[in-house]
This record gives sequence, structure tokens and C-alpha cells, in this order.
Amino acid sequence: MAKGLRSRAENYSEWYNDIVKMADLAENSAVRGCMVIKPYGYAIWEKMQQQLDAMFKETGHVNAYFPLFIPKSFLSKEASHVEGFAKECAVVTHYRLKNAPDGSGVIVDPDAKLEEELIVRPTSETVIWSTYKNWIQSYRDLPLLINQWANVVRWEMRTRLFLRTTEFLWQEGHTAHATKQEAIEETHQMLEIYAKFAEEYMAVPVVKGVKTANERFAGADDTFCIEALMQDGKALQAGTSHFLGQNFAKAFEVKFASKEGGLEYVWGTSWGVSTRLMGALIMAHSDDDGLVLPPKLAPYQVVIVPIYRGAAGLEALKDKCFELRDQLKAVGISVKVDADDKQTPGWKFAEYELKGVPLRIAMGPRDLENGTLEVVRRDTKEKQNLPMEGIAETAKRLLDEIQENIYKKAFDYRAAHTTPVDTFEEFTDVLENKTGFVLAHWDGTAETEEKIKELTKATIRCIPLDQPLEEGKCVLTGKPSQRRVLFAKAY
RNA sequence: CGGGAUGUAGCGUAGUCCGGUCAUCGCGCCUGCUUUGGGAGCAGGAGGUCGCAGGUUCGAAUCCUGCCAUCCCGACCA
Repeated sequence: MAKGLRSRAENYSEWYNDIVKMADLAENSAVRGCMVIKPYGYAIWEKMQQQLDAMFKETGHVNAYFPLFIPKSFLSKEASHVEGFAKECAVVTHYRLKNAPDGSGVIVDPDAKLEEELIVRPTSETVIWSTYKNWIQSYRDLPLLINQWANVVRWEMRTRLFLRTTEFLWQEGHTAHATKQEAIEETHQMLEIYAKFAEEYMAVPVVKGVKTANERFAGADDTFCIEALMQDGKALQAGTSHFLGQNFAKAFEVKFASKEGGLEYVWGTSWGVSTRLMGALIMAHSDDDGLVLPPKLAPYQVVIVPIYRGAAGLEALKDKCFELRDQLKAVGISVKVDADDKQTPGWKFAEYELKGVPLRIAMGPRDLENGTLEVVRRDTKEKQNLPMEGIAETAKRLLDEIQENIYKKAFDYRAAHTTPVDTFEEFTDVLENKTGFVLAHWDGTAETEEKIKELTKATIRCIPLDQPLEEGKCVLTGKPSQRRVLFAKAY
């Protein structure tokens, strides 16, 4: 086990905190609940952004930017929206400070009170729909397919690095359509993009589903989501895509002249993923030696560690190291050469394991003599001596294997921890002892959902889209049910 | 906001009950030499408002009062 890193078995949440800090991903800041994302962590987020952004653009979306502040009155225009967010909003009330008369520092100038308070956006539907009102007059203006990369603030009681912070980074897509059908298709399309990103890039398998009314986004007619399973058996909502119906169009009077000459409200969607994905990435793959990163999102996929005696020894290896780096780069692999003399090889090995670098290559005098390299995979820790000849192709193949292997591992874990149950005894037993996803029948009522949450702390993560219809009886009430839904304890 | 705990060097800590050569140790940092195929060794060195503000006392990291901050457990959540 890595030095100073607590094990998963010992304390899963402390293990998680240790990894975030020790792998240099993020740390707590001077501001309660807000984190500093450090360069190595931010590099991973940038990789995620790049890929997602490309996928959004491929499907016709463009980026824009809307303000951080929202006039208080906007929030109250959509009734359920304000209800959902009111309790966690940061509010700007003044615009000026002044020196305290007693010299104790600066104070808020009571004369500088804002006429209308500003809300720091918890999400941007309101400010965006108030803008869309000006942008949309005719069916020719539709669809409007816009995304923004931004920060938002939600004043949460308890925070955890990446998983729930007061301020977080995310993207939020906001689209407007002429027909209900088109908006629903958009909602599904984005859900598919999120699922594809999670599975193919993050190597995290997800369940696509629809939220129950209880768990629905405030202001949406339907909320679709992807749910991932973490190594401690808890679920993590990794992304959401909302069908907004005409709710925001009605709240902000966004109408368009249809082809037929009528005046109709537009149909909306919104969808987002956040820096919480970083939490999912960390928890899904990492082990007691540290972070394990999927090659497709690793800031550098390969680290080269030269092993030598004395300055002359390094000189003899250096050129070969850079030659090797260039060979790898030529086939599209990102590489770091760590020729830092201040640390020993052993220290570096441990360090790069902690940081989750997928592939480590060590090169020493022995290798130089034999034309070999020591190559170590992070996922399996398998160590092999391979010929220097053709190493670029070998590395490429190994990176692909790692990407595939960690996905498979996560997939198998999820498969082993997805349990259909038919009685409430089984239900509680699985949640307590086996943990993970539980597939159970539910009578479809909010009351039953609440009751189960009260009794077991498990919530309905979603009604899976690919779950076959099946006659059954509700696990709590015994009332008839048409299909199983996905329960779990969640983050 | 309820319940519990903790603040001592960049990080982690001993000392607090019982006031008095106690500011301890480890990591990290700096210098030098030797090292370098799994978290190097030796020698020397720098670094402190003991969370903040009062109080008690000849004397406070230690006792008292107030404040601040953080962490854990609940209610809220991407």
C-alpha cells in the first residue's frame, strides 16, 4: 500500500480524501466548501472538457456565456424551480465596502444596498430563458442549441472534494425547439452522449434511466440520468438531461410564430455534467496504491523514469529517453520524462502510481545494454521486460488494453453488485451487507418511495430505460408493478 | 441548525488531566558528501503570534471566560 494512503477497507471516504490530496488533484481552500483544483486535477478536467465539447459540437451545439448573477425576481418565475433551489442560494445584497470607523477592517457599506438582490447562479435556466425571449420570434430561429462552460454555486450543508462543493465547474446545455418531439429527442441524444463519454472515455459503466417525480429536476417534466456504481457500493449520479416541456417558455413568455401562422410556446431541454465526474473517475478505478486513470483521460499516458548512477550515468541515458519519448509522441501518446535528480527511482515509482499514470517505463544501464525496457501497467501492476524495438506500437496496444481492462473491471463489479430482489427482507439485507444496485418492484407512488428511503436510506436512482416490462409486486406494499426500478444508497 | 471532537513549524504530532529548562518527535525544506533497478544514508542547519481576544497567577501551550475555524454524525444536494 502507498505510504500515508489509507486503504479502502479501512475507511473508504478517508481513502478517497487521501487520494484527492496525495495525487495532487485538489485541496480545500480558505473558503469553506470551496476547493482549489490543482494543476494535475485540472488537467484531467480539461481532458474531459475537450472530449465533451467536441461531442457537443459534433451534434450541432455552440458555446456561449451568460452572467454569473441572476436578478432575484427571475428565480420566482418558475414555481417549482424556485422551490428546488431557494434553500441553497448565495445572495449578493451590496456593491461596496468601506473602512470600519473603528479601524477594525473593512465592512459592508450599508448605503450601498442593491435595489434588487442578485443571486449567484445555482443553474442558468432563468437567465438564459429570459435571453431566449429576445432571440426567438419564429420557427426559423429554432432549434437553438447552446451550451456554456461555467461555475455555479449551491450552498450545500456538507461538502466533499469534487463530489459536492459549494462552487463547482460544469457545463450546462440549454436548447429550445419548435416541437415536443424534437425536444424529447434532444434530451435523449444528450443522455446518450453522456453515457458514451462515461463508458468510452472514463471507462465507467452507467445505467441510463429516468428519475421519479421526487428526484426530478426543479422545473422539468422529465429528468433522465446516468447512474454509476462506486467501489463502496454507493451510486453516483453522473449526469442529467432534462426535458423541460414548456415550463420555462411559459415562465419567460418565449413564443414563436409557427410555419402555420400560430403563436406557440417553445419546448426546452437542459443537460449538464460537473466536476463531480472527477469524483466518479477517482472512485470507480483507484486502488490502495492510489489513483488509476483511464488512458484516454490521463494528463500523460506514459512516464519514463531513467535509472542511473551519477551525472555521467544520466548523460548516457538522457538522449535515449528523449528519443523514446519522441517515438511515443509520434504515435499520439502523451509522455512525461522524469529525469529529476532529486528523487530516487523508488520514490518516482510510488509517486506515479499514486498519480495513476497508466504506463511506466523504466530505462537503466541494463536496458541500454540489452535493448530492453521495463514496462509496468498501473491497472494490473504487471511488470514486463520488453524490447526497445517497436515500443511505440507496444505502448499503444497496452494503453488500449488498460482502457478496456479497467472498464471491464468496473463493469464486472457492477454486474456482481446489481441484485434483483423480490421481498423487503432481501431488499434490506442486500443493501446492508452486499451493497450496490438493487432491482426491485415498486408500486409507482411517491409515498412508497419516501417510506423506503426512510426505512433503508436507499433511493430510486432511476427507472432504467432498458429494463424489460415484467409483472411483479411492490417490494414494500405488495401492490402490482410493471417493471423493476433501480435502488441504491447514493452520494 | 442539533449531537460529538479538534486547533502546537509547510504537513502529521508529543506535552494539556497535575501551571515552573517543554516547546517534542517524524516527514518535508536548506548545505555537504555518499547514493540511485520499488518511497536512500550520514553529518550539519533553518523554520514557532502553541487558533484569536481577554482573565487568573510571580509565572500559562497547560487553568477560566468569550469568540473564530475545521472535521465527523444527522436534516439538504450535481
